[in-house]
Amino acid sequence: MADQRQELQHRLAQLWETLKARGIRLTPQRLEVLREVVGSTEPPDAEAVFRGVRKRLPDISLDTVYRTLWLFTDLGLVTTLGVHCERHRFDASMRPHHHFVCIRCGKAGDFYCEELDQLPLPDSVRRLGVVEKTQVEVRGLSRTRAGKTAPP
Amino acid sequence: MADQRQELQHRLAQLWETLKARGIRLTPQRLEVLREVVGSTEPPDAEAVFRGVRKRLPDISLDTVYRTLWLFTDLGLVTTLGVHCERHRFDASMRPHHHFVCIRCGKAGDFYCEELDQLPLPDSVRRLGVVEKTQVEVRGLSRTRAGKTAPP
DNA sequence: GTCAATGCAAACTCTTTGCAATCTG
DNA sequence: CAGATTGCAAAGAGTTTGCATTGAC
Repeated sequence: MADQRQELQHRLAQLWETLKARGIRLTPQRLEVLREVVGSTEPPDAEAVFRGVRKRLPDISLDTVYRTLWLFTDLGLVTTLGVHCERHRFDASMRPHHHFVCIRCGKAGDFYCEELDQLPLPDSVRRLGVVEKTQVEVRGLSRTRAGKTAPP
Repeated sequence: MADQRQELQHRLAQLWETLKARGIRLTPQRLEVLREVVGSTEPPDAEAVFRGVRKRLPDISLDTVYRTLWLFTDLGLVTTLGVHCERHRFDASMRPHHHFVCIRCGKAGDFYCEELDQLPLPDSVRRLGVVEKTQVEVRGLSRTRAGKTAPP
């Protein structure tokens, strides 16, 4: 308990140093957003971060939370969960399959691999819930994108 | 080439029968949306389906495409790609990790499993692009959700 | 003091909904 | 013919942006 708290403090301080080292201005908003994301037990959305931070910084605005989260994402301090999802994608493939998603253009493609269809899951998953389906998600640069310098 | 076309036709006919068997009304819009999703080489978003279908059915509206796609999803004829993403989720976890996402409430949690961190990927992936990161995505009913009957 | 960062409000995108007109079975 | 389905337009989420003000260095 106290251990975990200490560890969080430590990680926070470490990330804070990273920001400083990269010449990013250290504002109270950024500190609190960082604290909120690092301290969350499950990956929060912007609204959840906003609610959390507002307890300590009542005047923070939602758009600052967004800007800060994307800043941290760009810096590689946090990642976004799942497919970088601007919109829903629909898939009519019936065979068990897996996804490749381009980190640059968002294009997605299916691939098939029987070895990946039945992955052995750890017990920790069972603590989270009842498994219905397992898929592998690969992120990378799609073939048309790799080697090019500018986004679409 | 012709084979593939035949196969698509066959799957389409099969799905069409499924709809009929389940007492779903067969409208031209539904047929064309289905054709579009089944025929797509990569999982399309609603807008892409809309654009495709409109070539054949110039008067179809985007909201019908949405309604139809979600109908097919409910019927289990198509699936949605990635985390069922209503909003972005931010994750400050640095260790390689994997995701559990609840199909009912959308809540997501991380889990850790070293065996899953370095999955052997098939050659077919390399044809899609340059891999940067691989994660396993488990979908199911989260613990708080399992056993309950009604959505939130 | 300078320039980046913030808060506000308005804009924007994707998606859903209410409703009258239209089709399917 | 009855009721489901459609198209339209308008509303609704979530997210982004322009701009004057504030604050970090």
